[in-house]
Amino acid sequence: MTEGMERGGGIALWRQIAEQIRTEIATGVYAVGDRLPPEADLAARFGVNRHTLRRAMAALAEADVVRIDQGRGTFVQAGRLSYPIRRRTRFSEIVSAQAREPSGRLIGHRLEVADEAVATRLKVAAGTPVHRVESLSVADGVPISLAEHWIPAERFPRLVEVYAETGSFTKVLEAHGVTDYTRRSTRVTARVADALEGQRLGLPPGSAVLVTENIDVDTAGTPVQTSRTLFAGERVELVVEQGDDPA
Amino acid sequence: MTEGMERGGGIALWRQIAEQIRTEIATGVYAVGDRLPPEADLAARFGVNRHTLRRAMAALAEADVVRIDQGRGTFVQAGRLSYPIRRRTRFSEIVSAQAREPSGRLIGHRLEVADEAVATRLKVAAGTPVHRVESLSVADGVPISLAEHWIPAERFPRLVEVYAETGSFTKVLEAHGVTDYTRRSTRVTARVADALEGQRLGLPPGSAVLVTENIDVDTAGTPVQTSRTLFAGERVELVVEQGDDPA
DNA sequence: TCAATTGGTCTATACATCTATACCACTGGA
DNA sequence: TCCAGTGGTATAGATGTATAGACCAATTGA
Repeated sequence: MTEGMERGGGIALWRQIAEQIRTEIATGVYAVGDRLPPEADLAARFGVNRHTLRRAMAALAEADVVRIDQGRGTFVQAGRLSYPIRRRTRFSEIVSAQAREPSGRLIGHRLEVADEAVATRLKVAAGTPVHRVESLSVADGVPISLAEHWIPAERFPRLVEVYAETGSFTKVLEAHGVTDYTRRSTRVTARVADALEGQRLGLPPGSAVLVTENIDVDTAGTPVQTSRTLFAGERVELVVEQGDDPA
Repeated sequence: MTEGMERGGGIALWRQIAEQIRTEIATGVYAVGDRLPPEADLAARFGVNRHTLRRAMAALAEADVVRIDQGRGTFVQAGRLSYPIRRRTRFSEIVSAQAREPSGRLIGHRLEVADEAVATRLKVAAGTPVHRVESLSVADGVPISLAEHWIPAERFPRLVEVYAETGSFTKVLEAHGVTDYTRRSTRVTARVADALEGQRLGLPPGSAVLVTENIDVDTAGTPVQTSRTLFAGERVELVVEQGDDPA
């Protein structure tokens, strides 16, 4: 075989090939919209039968990484980002799994006191100091979501500096001893973005956004953050997977 | 299935199970020397047939992660030998400190004249007679390293007989009045072992070895030996401790 | 010595993976 | 309109993976 595919090692060739192509897309060997080489060429390159290569392509198409057009070719897809709603939800993992490059940006931060709604969600007394953070999540340079987070200030004093360094909420929580967290609940609605929101998400006026409200809890069940997130409707689809504990 | 094994996903169950158990050993769920649960129990835990579980175990045994004893059980095998690179380096001390049984074996000896490279390292004139000794170091019966040593012949005439008696280079040097020696320098590279080297180290073809070149000096700073040592990559990790005089 | 426990081997079956070959369907351009 | 290039489908066989059940062999302790 032309490339370093491992046979009989317990990992199917089609999966190894799919991983390889995913990586090449993620690292820019093939850009969004590019046509991949014909199946026959790719099969020759990996030293496998065309059926095996097609199995790999089918997996990539299933994950919306590529789009297959009979007679035309196979193209790198830039379709809507599929955003699964699960108990374990990590923006960076979700984006990476779809062969795109995640990043995060802090837009604003203010220390305020929790109003009734936020306090209830965080299970603290109204008036408790909380961080209010606005952040923008980006995939391949395209804004995906705009979020407002509320986080108990006493428990996470170093929020701003860690987020600024890493661009990751997971890292912020880790830095304060929260090794794992899960989503307790998610509510989804939709509306039209206002001017400021549209501008931040890079959307034309009048664009629809998905609005989610959710609560993350640590392993002990204590809320660690609640947030309201706006997703650009034309770039994202939220996927609720049944069979997972809905909580 | 009792655990989160993925079926039909292109990764064989036996491989997923092997990975899982490997992780549990690495994270201390099972310690070195522990007996793993019986195959029937593990098969039940992972929700697979015992044959499948055994395939996973065979892979772990092949990689020396576990040792399988019929009638007794399956035991966590000793991890990689940690080989610190320090000024004072004594194979027997290092191995003993890790509760393993050291031994050494002389493979070959020849009296030859120093070529340019060896002469430079030993600070003698090119053409000076030197012992060239090949030795194998073993811990708990498992080959760890294969070394070529070059030693000035005039200063250490009784090298072969003393080494054959004691299996220790330290003793050889002592017998010639060198009460102490230290390492002056160590260079480390890596490559694939050739057939003979692999056979002597008991490694499968294509295995990686660490290659170190070093010089030992006596208390006066005079080189007493230089050597090139091959370590079995899968059985040893070299540890460079910072803060020590690197020389 | 015996019985329980543990790993080792064998046979048979089902399904997944991979190969080989052939032919069909769609697209775009000559 | 035709044809070269592309993906889509079908069939058959070889090999890898997983299951099921039965029985053998070594170890250990009663």
